[in-house]
Amino acid sequence: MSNAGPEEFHSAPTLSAVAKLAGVSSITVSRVVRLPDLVAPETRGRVEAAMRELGYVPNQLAVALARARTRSIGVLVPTIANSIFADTVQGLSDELEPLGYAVILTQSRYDAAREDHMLSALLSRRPEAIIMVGSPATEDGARLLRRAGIPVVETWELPVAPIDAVAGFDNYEAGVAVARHLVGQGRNSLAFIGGDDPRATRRWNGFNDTAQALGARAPRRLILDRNASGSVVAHAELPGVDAVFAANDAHAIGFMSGLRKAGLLRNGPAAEQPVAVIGLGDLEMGRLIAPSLSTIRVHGDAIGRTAAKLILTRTGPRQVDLGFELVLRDSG
Amino acid sequence: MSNAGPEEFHSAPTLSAVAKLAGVSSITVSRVVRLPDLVAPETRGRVEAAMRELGYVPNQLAVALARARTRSIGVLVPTIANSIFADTVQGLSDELEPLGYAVILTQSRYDAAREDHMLSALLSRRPEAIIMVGSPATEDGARLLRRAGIPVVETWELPVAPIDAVAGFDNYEAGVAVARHLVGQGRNSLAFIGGDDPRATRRWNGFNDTAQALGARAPRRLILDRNASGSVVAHAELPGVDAVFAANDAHAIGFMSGLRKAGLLRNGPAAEQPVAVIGLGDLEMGRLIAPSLSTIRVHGDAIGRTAAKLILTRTGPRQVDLGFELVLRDSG
DNA sequence: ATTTAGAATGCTAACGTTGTCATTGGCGCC
DNA sequence: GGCGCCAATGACAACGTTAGCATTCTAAAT
Repeated sequence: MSNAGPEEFHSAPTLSAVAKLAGVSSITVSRVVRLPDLVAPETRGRVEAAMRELGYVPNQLAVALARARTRSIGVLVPTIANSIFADTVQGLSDELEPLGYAVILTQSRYDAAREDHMLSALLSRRPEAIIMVGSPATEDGARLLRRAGIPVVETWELPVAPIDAVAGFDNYEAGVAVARHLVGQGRNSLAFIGGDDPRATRRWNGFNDTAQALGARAPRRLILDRNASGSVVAHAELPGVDAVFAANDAHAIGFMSGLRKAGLLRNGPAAEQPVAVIGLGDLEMGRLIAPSLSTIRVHGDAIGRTAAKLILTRTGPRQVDLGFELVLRDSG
Repeated sequence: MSNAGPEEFHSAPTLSAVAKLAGVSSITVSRVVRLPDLVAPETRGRVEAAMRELGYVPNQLAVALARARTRSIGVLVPTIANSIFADTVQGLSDELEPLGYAVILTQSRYDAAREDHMLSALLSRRPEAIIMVGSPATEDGARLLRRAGIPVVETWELPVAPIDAVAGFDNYEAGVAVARHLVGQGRNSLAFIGGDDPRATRRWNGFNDTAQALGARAPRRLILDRNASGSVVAHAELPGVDAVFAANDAHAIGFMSGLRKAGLLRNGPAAEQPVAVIGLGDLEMGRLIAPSLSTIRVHGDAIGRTAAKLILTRTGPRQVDLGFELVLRDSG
C-alpha cells in the first residue's frame, strides 16, 4: 500500500487540475470542452492530453449551477415493475437521453403521501420539467408543481384542469367502448375488476354508465390488489357474470386463468366464451396465449415520446390525446 | 396580466430570498432546514413562515456541490420496457428513495457505444454509486468505472473479475440445470432460443456443455430479436426439436404460441408435451397460462435490493449470489 | 462586579463551473 | 511608424449552498 496522502483518495479531477497539468488557466480548459474553436490548436492539444491523462469528466452539477440548466427531467410513475408505464419511461427516455438529459425516476407506489414527498424531492434537484403518470393526488402536490414554474406533463389521462401539458387518452371513453361492445355482443351481467386508482375509476365510470344506459344489469365492481393472483379467484365472487372488463391485461389473464380452472374458458372465438374478458394495455403476451386476449390497446411508448416532445417545445398543442383501440381477439 | 418585472418569471426562491423575508441571514435559514435545534424557536417560526410563503425548496445541486455529496445513484439497464430488469430497478429504488437518494436511470439498449456514452453521462452527474445490469461491454467503460472511485455494483451475473461489488446469479449454472432436467426427462433434441447478450450466452454455454456431456445431440441455438413475436415462428426453424430453453419467459410464451398453432401443445402435464419449453424469469403470467410455464426463477427484486445494500455498506461480502430456482410446471 | 459558558447568529471562503469583461501580442493598413 | 483589429488567453464574480470560524448576548458562577 502506498502511503495515502489526503489527495490519494482522488475525488474526481477538476477543471483546474487539468489546467495546472496543461499549464493553462481553468477557463481555457473549459473552452476546450465547450468552444474548442476559440483555443489555439497547439494549446488545445496539450489540454486534451491532460484531460485524457487525468480521466477528466466535467462536473455537471457545477455546470448546472453556473448555467442554471440542469439538463435533467423528473419522472414520477406509480410503479415501474411489471407495469405498462415502463413503456412510457422507455419512450421518453429514448427521446431525451440523446439530447443529454438525465432522467430522474421515482415511484409513488400509488401512495399520495409518498407522491408528494417524491415530487418535492424531484423539485429539489431542479429538473427542467416533470413528467408524471396521472395528476397529483393532493392539492399540495399540484401547488408544488404549479409554483415550480417548469413544464409539467400529466400522462395516461386527460385531466379536466391540467397543470400544463397532457399526453394521454380518455379512460372514460375506454370504459364506454368496452361496455358498448360487450352489451352489443348480447352480454348482460357485466363486471369490472382491477384497482381503484383514478384512471381505473374513470374506466369504471364509462363502463358503468354505458352498460346501464344500454339496458344491461348494473355492472359489479371488484377492487383487486395490484398483482394478478387476486384476479385468479375473482370469478368466484362474481356469480352469474358473463363479461368482465379488467383494468389491465395482467388482471385479465389472471381472471382467465381462474375461468379455465372452473371450466369456463373455450379455445374457440369470443362468441363461444361463457364469460367474455377484455383487458387493457395490449401486452404482447395477450396475443400469444389461448384464447388470445381482447383488449384496449393504449400507446404507452407514444405517450412517453409525446411527453418528451411537449417539454422540448413551447409551440403547438399542449394537450395531446393519443387515443386507444379496442382490439378484438378470442377472449371477448 | 400584471406587469412582469424581471423577478416576475420567478426562478425558484433561494435561501437568501427566504432570509431577507424573515429578516435573518442565509445561514440561519440553512440551519432551520438542517439543524433546527440550533435556532431559537421564535426565529425558526419566522423563517418557517417565510419558507412556506415563498414555497422554498432547497436546491440540491448547490447542496451537493457544497457538501460533495449528491445523494444520487446512477442505474444502467439494457432496457426497461417489458423487462425483468424493471423489478431490479423497483427493488433498488424502494431501498434508496426513503434515504433521500435520487435514481438516475439510463438504458444502453444492448449497444456498447451507447452504454459507454451513458456511463460517462452518468458519471458527469457525480452519482455516489453506479448499479448496472451486467458488466461494461468495453474496456473503456470498465476503465471509466474503475477511475470513478465510487462503488459499482454489477448485477444479473457473477463476473469473474468484478470491478467492485456484485449482486447476481450464475447464468451458466442456470443453463446446466435446465439441460440436466430436460435430458433427464428423456429429451434428446434440444435447442436454445433468445438473445446473444453476455448473460444469454452464459446460459447457452451451460446448457450446451451439459446437454452434450449427458449424451444428448448437440443443441441448436437460435438468436432472436428482443420481442417475443420472432419466437412464435421459431419452431419452424427447429425441425425435430423436443425441448427448448428460452432466454426469457416472453420468448418461451411466444414459442409456445407457435407450438399451439402447430398442434404441438397439450394442456396436460410436462410428460405429455411433444416439445418441452422452459423459460427464465418467472413472470407472473407464466403461472396463469395453460399449459403453465416451467421456468428458471430469478430474484430480480432481491438483486435490486441487494445492490442497494451493497452500496450503502462497506462491510460484509461484496459478491452476493442470489441464486435461481428451476420451477417445474406443465410446459416442460 | 467580573469572568465564563453557552446559546444564537453571522461572516467568509469554499465547492466546480461559466459569463463578462479585460489583457496581451501580432498583423496589415494608410 | 502609428493605428486599429482580431486571435488567444486570463481575472473575477457569480450560481446556491455549507463548513469553519467569529461575534454578540444572556445568565450563571465566582
